[in-house]
Amino acid sequence: MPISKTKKKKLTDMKSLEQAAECLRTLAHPHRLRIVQMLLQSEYTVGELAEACSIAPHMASEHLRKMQHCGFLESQKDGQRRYYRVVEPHLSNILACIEQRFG
Amino acid sequence: MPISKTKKKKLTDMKSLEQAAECLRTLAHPHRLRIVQMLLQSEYTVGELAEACSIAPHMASEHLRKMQHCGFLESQKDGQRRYYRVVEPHLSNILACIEQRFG
DNA sequence: TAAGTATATCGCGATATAGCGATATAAGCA
DNA sequence: TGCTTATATCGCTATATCGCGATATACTTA
Repeated sequence: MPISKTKKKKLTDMKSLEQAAECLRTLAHPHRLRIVQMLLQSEYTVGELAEACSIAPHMASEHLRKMQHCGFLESQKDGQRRYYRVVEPHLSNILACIEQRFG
Repeated sequence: MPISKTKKKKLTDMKSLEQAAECLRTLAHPHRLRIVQMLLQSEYTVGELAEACSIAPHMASEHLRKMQHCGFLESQKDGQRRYYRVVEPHLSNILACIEQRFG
């Protein structure tokens, strides 16, 4: 069980709902879903993720930027390449739920 | 455990990813999240949900139409009123994941 | 230093979505 | 039959998002 700051609120206030909606919108894209799925297994570079999704590297970079912005991912440089990884601990559960429904 | 048609696929094909993304986009709205949350507890009319979200009834109706379209909800008439309810069995799990992260 | 590779950013046109007033439909009631 | 209430749809504007070519930055290697 991951650490929770408080005693599990109810997610009724608009601010939390807006935040949840924003993160869901970020996740709600076929290529980004695929990227998250891969990153839950291992770290990957921009180019590797781009190739797996059959998209241009600069598009993958953009998707990764968005997901980094909402706290899903972080990255670290290794020479020319940059490795991305999942840092949001709940992402694994959420993806599991989605896979259970759509997989 | 709900019935699954097949042996849990991997959600790697584009078609499934697109479908998952579309449903997530439908869910990714603060008022719709609130509505789903309420409907997981009980059935409600359009007007009740509109009031709970502080939005006009015709806006709630539109949100409900979208969620019905992607298979989350169904409705039944009772005189003038129409009661909506959740019919997608995985929605409960998905909301629980979201609440765990953002609540 | 110059050329090549990996990644990121910019700016644009196309498309999608949001929100809203106006209007429509349908049921209940005087 | 008219009047009211509940819900749904239409048409529009504003805003957001998408995908892409062009360009920029940073690192590597010759």
